[in-house]
Amino acid sequence: MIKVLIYEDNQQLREGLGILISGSIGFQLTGAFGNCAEVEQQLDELKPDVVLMDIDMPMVNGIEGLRKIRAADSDVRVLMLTVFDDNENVFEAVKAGANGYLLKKTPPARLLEYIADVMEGGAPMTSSIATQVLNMVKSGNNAGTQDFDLSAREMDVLKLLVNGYSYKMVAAELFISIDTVRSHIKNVYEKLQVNSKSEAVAKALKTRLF
Amino acid sequence: MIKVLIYEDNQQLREGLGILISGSIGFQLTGAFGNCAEVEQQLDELKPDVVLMDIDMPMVNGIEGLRKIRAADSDVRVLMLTVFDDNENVFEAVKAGANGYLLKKTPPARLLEYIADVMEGGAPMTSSIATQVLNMVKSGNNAGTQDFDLSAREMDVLKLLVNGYSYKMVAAELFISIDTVRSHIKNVYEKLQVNSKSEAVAKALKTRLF
DNA sequence: CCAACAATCACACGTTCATGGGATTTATCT
DNA sequence: AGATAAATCCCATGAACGTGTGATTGTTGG
Repeated sequence: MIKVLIYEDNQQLREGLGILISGSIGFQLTGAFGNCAEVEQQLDELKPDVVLMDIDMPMVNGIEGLRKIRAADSDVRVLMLTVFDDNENVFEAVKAGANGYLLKKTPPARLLEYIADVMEGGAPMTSSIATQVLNMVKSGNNAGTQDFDLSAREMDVLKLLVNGYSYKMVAAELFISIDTVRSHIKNVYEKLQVNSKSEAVAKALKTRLF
Repeated sequence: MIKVLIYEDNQQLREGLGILISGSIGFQLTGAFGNCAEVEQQLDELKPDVVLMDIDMPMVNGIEGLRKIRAADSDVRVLMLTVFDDNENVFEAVKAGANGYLLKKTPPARLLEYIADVMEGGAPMTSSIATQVLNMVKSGNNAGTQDFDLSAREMDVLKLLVNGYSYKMVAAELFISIDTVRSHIKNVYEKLQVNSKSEAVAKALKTRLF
């Protein structure tokens, strides 16, 4: 039994979706709202497996809603619904951690398949949207950095480490003693929560710190 | 009328696909081959709209075939077929310019839809594959992959290093002695042209080796 | 069959790193 | 003025790493 929560501002569509979900075996509707201003607590109370989220909603739009969900550290699966296969929204939604992205014109039977799909870890997409995602991959868009609150000097040191410098080389490069380098690095390790040079390098690169 | 060209080494599947295509209205089979050693001239002669390309083929594998197609500056649409939703292949295929990526277990009726889809500029993907593509976008994968010709074992070791393992931990994880780990790492360093763990980690991440 | 390579293990030496203690100076915020 | 944080430096110890020089086994391709 897959528990589904719906956010869709258009009343007719919301009810239509609701009926589709609750009327299908294997699916259960746990709620349907016209806006996602209170996603957090609704998630908490209703504990859905999958959220259907309309992108174009008043007050808090769907992508904001998605961000709130991910910020709440929920691992619920989120399927975005939209009328247009609009480039910017697709990009934003993917970055924000959407699990799938469907056009509203998706036929009901397909929609149910897709919901089941997303439950199993799939990422159903309307193919026109997949096209855009492929282009993103090919042309290399991205962002999403974390902030570890490193001081300027700590950054200097870390950058050099990432470029393969030893402590001694860092010291020479920055005209400071090797003990100062040690000191900075110790602090960096604490802030990044690592305890080796290579872990620090990996974390810096993975989170695109520079 | 959509003209389809098939590359599939398994004879049975090739014939099955051929019958499906030629027996469906709106579709026309222009050819079916067991290898794509001569894609260029076959494309030139047969002028298909869509190519179905198996990834796992002897001689010239599907991705190589795809590259040859793109190198020939053809704008034919290419749908990759594969048994596994294997990460590396998806990435390579996307980079090489595939228009879609399907699992072979896709039911025939769907396959036809997908072919029509790709004709209209869509990028049909099995959803398990779409998941991987989304991850690529999120983690910003892109161009510039180099090949350092690491052995499988060397890859294993390097992956663990990237994840912050010490030599000792790698040895424990792979059930080999720490000296063996050293040995592998020494070879990795030579191939990557580095001489420290953190440089190796940096290079692996920067060149998106995995 | 032989060459080449991959994977495994061993030992030894010196270097680099991680971490634990400190300390001083300067700038900023309250 | 006192607190806080950043940047600098010092010392000492043990663990981790880098490199050299081996050796054995199994697989693969010519």
